Order: sequence, then structure tokens, then C-alpha cells
Amino acid sequence: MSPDGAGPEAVRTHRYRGPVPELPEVETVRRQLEALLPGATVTGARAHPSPKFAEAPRAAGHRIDAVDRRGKYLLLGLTPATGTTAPAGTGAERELVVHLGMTGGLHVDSASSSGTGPPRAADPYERASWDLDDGRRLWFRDVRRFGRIAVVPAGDHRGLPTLHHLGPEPFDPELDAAGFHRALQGSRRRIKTLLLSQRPIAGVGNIYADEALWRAGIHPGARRVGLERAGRLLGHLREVLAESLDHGGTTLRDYRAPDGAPGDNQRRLDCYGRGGRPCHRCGATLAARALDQRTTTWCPRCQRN
DNA sequence: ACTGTAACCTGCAGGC
DNA sequence: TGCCTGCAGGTTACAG
Repeated sequence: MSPDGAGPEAVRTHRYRGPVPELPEVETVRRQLEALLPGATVTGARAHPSPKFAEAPRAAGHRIDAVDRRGKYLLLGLTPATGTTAPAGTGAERELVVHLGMTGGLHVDSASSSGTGPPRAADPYERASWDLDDGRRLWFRDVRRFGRIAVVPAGDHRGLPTLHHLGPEPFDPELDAAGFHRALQGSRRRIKTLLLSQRPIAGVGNIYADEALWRAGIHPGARRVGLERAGRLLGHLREVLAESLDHGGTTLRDYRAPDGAPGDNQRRLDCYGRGGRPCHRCGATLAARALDQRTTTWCPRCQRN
């Protein structure tokens, strides 16, 4: 660990550990699942006993009608599948909420893969699975168990505080500099910490927070940001998220090819993980330090407090 | 109501 | 070689 974060001896090499799902990755998953799941009915389910996953079986007996996303949360719309007599819109709809956490992933096994070939060894990191009426299986794998599964009445997110108080989607056309500035002004916390809270804007994680603050020239520890700088930050947040989304298709492994190439996970980053290395803009040595217990990288020259 | 802190969890890297 | 320690991350519970 570096004593002062300055000087060449403070170099910390960034070790890539695999895709941490942030908004672009979650949106990519959503698009893939949207092509696979709607219309399928959940006939059975099981889950790891941890309360983080134990609600998964409550999706059984429901048809998946939609695959939506809010921030980093996947929202699968469910309708009771018991008989066709129930009129639509009776209010019994549920929602399967999935947060991928750090290491979570959703997978769809094709019907054919379950019938032929040798039986697959049980995956020790499987946390929940749902049988579909067409023979396929949807399952959730999460090594570190930072993910979360909930089945709630549609739209009732009281049990998930962050989702309940989630800020606007980054690309919501109604979100503008003035509104973003107002949201930032409502808190005295550090701007970086505030972004990670998901309240001013949804879907921003550690990587994109550092990148956008670097581009905007805003110190991550700032507790006040003016209107103009807030507008610039919003623009840069949209930029980094959109750029990542453009590469999202190559970020994820193909579900159906478990042995497939991991794909190109390289992401061009100017700031995150580059502590001790020269700033791409001014050449100063980037600082890396824990800010509110979250690793934060910034340029002490470009990003003044 | 708000703010800050610890906990959750496990593979991996680095030090000795 | 192998054990031990610390780190990474988003969210939540809890204390002040």
C-alpha cells in the first residue's frame, strides 16, 4: 500500500478480474434475456438458503412476460400461469428482481443440452434455478454471493431500498443538467460517494464514477458542484456508459458456449485502476486512495477540489 | 432525515 | 511449496 499515493513507487498495476456487471453489462444481459424468455412459464424452482436468494422459487407458476431493467437491477415481469380464465390485469402480477452483485450471472440452458450427453456436474456456485415449461432452465451463478434475488408484487420495491429510491436512468431524456444539479445539491456527501449511492442517477459503479469525474475534471471528494460542472459531469457519465454499452456485446461470454472464449474484456480506461501512472491528459501521477472505503483514482492536477 | 462505518463473501495476489 | 493477510466490489444494516 502506498503511504502517500504519490511517486513512481506508488504504482499499482490494475489486475483485471473479469467483468463486474455495471449498467452496460446488465443492459446487455437484459437484451439477451429479452430474446429468450418472454412467453416461457416457470414450472419449478429452487434456491440457495441464504435470504439473498431464497425468494427465487416464488416465481414458480408464473409466465415471464417482460425483461426490464432499472439501474443495475433486472426486472422480469411475471403473470400467473394458472389457467387462462383469469382476466388480464387482475393485479396479481409479480416481479422477479435480480441484482448481479459483483460476480453474478444469468444463464439459459437449452432444452437439448439437458437431454443429451453426459450429465453435467453440479455447479457449486449455482444460487438459484428456474425450470421453464419448454424444457430449458434459467439459472443464477454467483461466486461471491453479493447478488440478490427477490420476488415482489409488481412495482413494490420497498424491500430493496436502493431500488426503491433509485435515481433516473442516465439516458432519460427528462434528466437534464438542472435536475441533476438539484439532485447533487440535496446532499453533503462526497460527489463520488453520492454517485455510487444510485440516488442522483442510476447505474453508476466505481469504474464509471472515476472515469466520468476524471473527464469532467471534478475532484471525487468535492462536496459541492456548480450547475455548469454538474452538466458536464452528466454528459461524461452518459459518454462513458454509452461507450461501454457499445462494447457490451463483446464483454460477455456466450451462454450457450460454456467453453467459449472469454471475449474481449479490455476496456480503455483513463483513470480507474491507474493509480501511480501518468495522467493521460496532463502527465501528473494519478492518486489512488480509499474514499469512504471505496478505492478511488483521480488526477491531483486535473481534478482540483 | 441524514451521514458515515462495518459487514457481507470468496478467489486471488503478494509477502514471507 | 504453502500458509497467512489484505483486497476487491454494491448494497444493506446499523450507529450516531
